[in-house]
Amino acid sequence: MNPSSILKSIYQHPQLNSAASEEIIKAHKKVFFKKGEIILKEGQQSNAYYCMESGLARAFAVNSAGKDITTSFFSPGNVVIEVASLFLRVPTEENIEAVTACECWKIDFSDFQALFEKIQGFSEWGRTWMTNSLLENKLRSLHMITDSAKERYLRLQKEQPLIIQQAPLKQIATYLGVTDTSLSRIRNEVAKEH
Amino acid sequence: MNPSSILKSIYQHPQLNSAASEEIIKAHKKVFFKKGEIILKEGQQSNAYYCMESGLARAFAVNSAGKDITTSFFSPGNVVIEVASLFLRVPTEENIEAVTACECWKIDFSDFQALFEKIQGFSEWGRTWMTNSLLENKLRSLHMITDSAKERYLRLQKEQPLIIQQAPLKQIATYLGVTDTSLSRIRNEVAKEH
DNA sequence: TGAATTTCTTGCCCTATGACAAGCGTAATT
DNA sequence: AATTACGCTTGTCATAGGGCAAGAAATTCA
Repeated sequence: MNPSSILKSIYQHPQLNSAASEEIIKAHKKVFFKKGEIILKEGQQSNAYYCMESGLARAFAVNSAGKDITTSFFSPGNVVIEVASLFLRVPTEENIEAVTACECWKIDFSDFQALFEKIQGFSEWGRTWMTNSLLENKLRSLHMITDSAKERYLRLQKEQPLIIQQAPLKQIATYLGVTDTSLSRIRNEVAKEH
Repeated sequence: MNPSSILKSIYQHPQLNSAASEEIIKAHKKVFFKKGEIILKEGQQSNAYYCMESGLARAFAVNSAGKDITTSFFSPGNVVIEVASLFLRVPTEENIEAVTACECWKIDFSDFQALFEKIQGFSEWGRTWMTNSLLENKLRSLHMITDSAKERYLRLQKEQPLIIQQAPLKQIATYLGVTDTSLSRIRNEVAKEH
């Protein structure tokens, strides 16, 4: 199976030459998930991560009241991963689920770890990836504080329109930190304004 | 100047032996900041990070309305760092400020980078540190969504009492995502309940 | 196809929190 | 001591968004 341009773009980095990124890419295998399929379940230990080729997935946490809160969405070009469980080698407290049918490139932790130590520049690649994740997360917290529900919705619509189109309202609502009722009203209001 | 036990504990990691951590620690120099002093200013590029020995610092972002929002606090044992600017080599969009007088161990990026490539296991140390930061940030977003203002205050009080004691109310308020007025009322209410 | 189930919308009312403004205590400045 | 400044509290009122429940619409399944 040929590696896709998406997979190549994920491993694009100033400190990874083409031989290195090719070797990394070779360690990935194509896998598929059906709509609704659980990719990682709370309590399990994560032993791999996935590069998203097509489809949409989400991570969610279940709070004490049994309510599920979407904590992130994974679109094509994103790395589908539960960082804490994978790198700290502990059971995950989150779930990852395929929102639509997904096509992914899987790499096992043991293969990743071997390449991480072997390949010059792979740790810098990882550091850059982590840095960007951290940045995104910080922005998410910040917007949660400074922006209204409507502003958060509009930002998501602008920056990640595919999520709005593909995920059910309830999942988007918990991701934005509002109830589904409120999001429905916001959506209505936005539609009225054209 | 002798490295402190705090500094040693920061560089404690299964994949760093004592010779390695000692070499890393040697690259740090003691620096002091006065109360209110700016450690990193928006627009600058970060070229170092600091291990907090004593005192309290905070990072804050200034939004378009000119309002400052505390995005994190740094206590003894924490690493005072603006990850995005330091690792992506870009100007920072955040400020870091000493809330009280601070005593820190500084390491320059160039020294860090040289050790990162030289020392076996240092990249795993960094990955673990990043993983924990990411985890903390995700929890912060999650609690912002699931918990009430009062619950967020009580959690901070329980988990980081020094912040409550040392930082002015307004800074804590923006960190928790409430107005200073509301936080004052919450505090009053909590005091009444003993 | 029709029944069952899930998802989304809407109405009504309520509560937590925000906006603004005034007051108060403490500490530094003269 | 009076003055200013700062940080915190409190009052009044306004409002975004939540809780709950009834439908409507869409999807799934038998």
